[in-house]
Amino acid sequence: MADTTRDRQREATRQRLYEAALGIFRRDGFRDARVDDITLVAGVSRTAFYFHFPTKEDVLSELMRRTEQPICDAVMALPQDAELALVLDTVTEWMNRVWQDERALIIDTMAVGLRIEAGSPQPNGLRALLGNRFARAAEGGMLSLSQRPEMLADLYLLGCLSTMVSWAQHEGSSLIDSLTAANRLFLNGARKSPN
Amino acid sequence: MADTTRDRQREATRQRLYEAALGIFRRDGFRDARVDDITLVAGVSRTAFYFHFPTKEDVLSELMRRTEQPICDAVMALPQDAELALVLDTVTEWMNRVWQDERALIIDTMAVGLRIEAGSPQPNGLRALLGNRFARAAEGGMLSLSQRPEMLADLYLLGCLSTMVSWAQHEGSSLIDSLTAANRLFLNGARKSPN
DNA sequence: ATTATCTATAGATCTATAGATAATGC
DNA sequence: ATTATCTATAGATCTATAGATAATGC
Repeated sequence: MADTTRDRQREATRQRLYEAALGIFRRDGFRDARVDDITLVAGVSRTAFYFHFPTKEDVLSELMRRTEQPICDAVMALPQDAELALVLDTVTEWMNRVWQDERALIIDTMAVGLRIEAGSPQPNGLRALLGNRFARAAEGGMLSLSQRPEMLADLYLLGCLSTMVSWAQHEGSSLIDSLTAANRLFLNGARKSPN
Repeated sequence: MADTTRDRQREATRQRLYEAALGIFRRDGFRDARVDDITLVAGVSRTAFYFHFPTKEDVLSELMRRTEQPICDAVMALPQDAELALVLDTVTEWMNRVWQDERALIIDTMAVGLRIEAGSPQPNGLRALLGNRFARAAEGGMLSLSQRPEMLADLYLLGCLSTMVSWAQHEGSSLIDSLTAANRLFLNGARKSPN
């Protein structure tokens, strides 16, 4: 399990392919991107791509995972009893940071994300983290749990996804404003109402 | 523009291809579906498929449009001053009707829908219809318009989409219950609050 | 010697387009 | 005669896999 020459070589190649692929995706669009162009940039043979990534979609799947990581870290850094509003604002602040300059890849990444997460939900991903936070907030009486907490987490995260997709097509508005508005709408809607 | 023999022939072929494609998608999954298998079932040559549908995705795009139509009709049948809650319940009732028995195709259809609608929003589609309803509700003081009405319509519809995707993976619960819960959450969140 | 990483190659599948056929409109 | 629909074919791109090379562990 040591970090051998071979390990470093493999990761270096993989990283080159990863970056080359994102570059070609940005240039040609995900759909029209050719694996030949990717491997040309990365300086490896065509089939080396498939050794590292079963399909083009797996590159976006990795982008999804990589961008999710700092968000998970930020949420985990919050105290367990943090206000739910703070948790959600933290999530959106990081989403904004990660995605605001990646407009061209948002829709395809989200579309791929739909399928990937659908197939194999990450046990320690953002969904699970938020599910826990929602469950705690419900215990504390801050949240009306009309659905199972994991499903509410899905609804919230896919709502963020929706907001980003919607933002990606409507020019003009800033992403963080849209995400914040979606947060308020969600919190307002999910909050335990007085009546 | 008469309904000529040629027109009927073309539409018949197109319809056979459409149904054959959905059948193969259900059997093999969208991704692994082969055009050869589709045209074999439809009884036409391989390239006839591409004459009618530029890509496999266009079949799902058509499914999206076809399923949207009855929902639009149902909404348009409501009086202009109908309660927003009634409008949204009508939407979800029809979504449930259309999609509850099509679980296998939901995620891919929605993923395609993301890209299609992103590219060319339908002027008379559900988005536009709901945008109008939201704008009217805001005029009537029933809705707090934190965002432009079209964007709110996006957020709502993509929320429905999210709910269906989430439902498609969590076995057990009924679709209409999930959609109704999402409706309440949205309405509760978007309603003009007393404070 | 064995294994992991990458390359070369063959076959499968898709995409672009030239061509055939039959319906259409003049 | 012209055009729309569909077929046949060629070339592009992807996918599966056999093989080469060099690092690894014994």
